[in-house]
Amino acid sequence: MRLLTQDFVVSDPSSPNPPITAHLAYLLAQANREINRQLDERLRTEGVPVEQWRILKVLSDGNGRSMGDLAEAALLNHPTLTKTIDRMVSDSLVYRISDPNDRRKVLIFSSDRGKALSRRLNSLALSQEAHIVDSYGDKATMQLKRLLENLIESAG
Amino acid sequence: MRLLTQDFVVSDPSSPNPPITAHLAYLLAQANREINRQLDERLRTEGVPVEQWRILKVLSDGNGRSMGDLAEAALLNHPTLTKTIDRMVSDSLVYRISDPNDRRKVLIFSSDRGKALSRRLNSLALSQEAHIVDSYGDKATMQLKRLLENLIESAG
DNA sequence: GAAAAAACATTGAAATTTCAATATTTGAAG
DNA sequence: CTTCAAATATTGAAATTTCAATGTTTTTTC
Repeated sequence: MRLLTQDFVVSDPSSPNPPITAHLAYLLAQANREINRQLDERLRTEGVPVEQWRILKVLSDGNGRSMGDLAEAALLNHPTLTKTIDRMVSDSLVYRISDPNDRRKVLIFSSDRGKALSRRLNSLALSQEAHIVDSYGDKATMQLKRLLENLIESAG
Repeated sequence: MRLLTQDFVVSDPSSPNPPITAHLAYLLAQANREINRQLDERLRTEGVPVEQWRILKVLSDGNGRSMGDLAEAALLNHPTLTKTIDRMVSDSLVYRISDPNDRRKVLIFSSDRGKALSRRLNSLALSQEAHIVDSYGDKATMQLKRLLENLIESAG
């Protein structure tokens, strides 16, 4: 008799015990880890961690963002972002300006240097994306993105 | 004219510039972050971080694992695992035994205390999984898992 | 079977992240 | 208009993670 994923429920109804690889949380962590590792490898040529790519990418439209907005968009929590921005300011990639409309806020802008770097990182990120589509398939990639968007929507 | 995801290529062939939310790497990071946050919140009641749940879960079959195998299964890199295991040994959740067949290796086993904790964590993780299925849908969850497995397969 | 290479795990220092607390500014309540 | 609560960002200390180097043991090579 072939074992199916669902069968663990039947075999022990009092306390189901699926393998960790059956957990969505695990599969997401594993996939994220792997894709992130690949991306990091490419960005390494510019000496920039993935987090800074996200920050520069979010700022690449030329608009400033408050720390709060930027933290959410770049998927970092607040104190971590503060310290990452400190480093990026040291590297002249971004700068801070106090928001004139609400002086509690600080707006972050990408410098020219930051924008130039962002363009190079953009190429690297796109080439990785292309590589994924290549090996994983166009259809599957689009389908996966759609499902992830829905999950984020329903979970957020 | 409706804008489609693919259109960014057409609008600027020399340097496509999709928003960061169109990148698979970003969507995976975002989804993982959110699901992880939810899981962490539940495991918090037992005072255990997600990483230790993964370790205990992997060890819950009673077999010992070498540090290398465990690192891969629990999605941690080597030195991080060493130090996490140090903490778990201090908490009497796991113990080390030098592998008699290959003395370069160290086998990690779950203690009784670790197994008991693992059972409680298992309930919490399953209830989270149930919650996801509840709001996101059974069909979509299974489909997403399948796609993630394929991605991991093709990327690994 | 000795020497060299590979596999495995750990260590210490450095970098990063997180937690809890703090400071500042704005909005709300009376 | 003053006080209190909420929102925003930062800070310092502590915890964690990472990087490069090290020490064992096993495997390979000659």
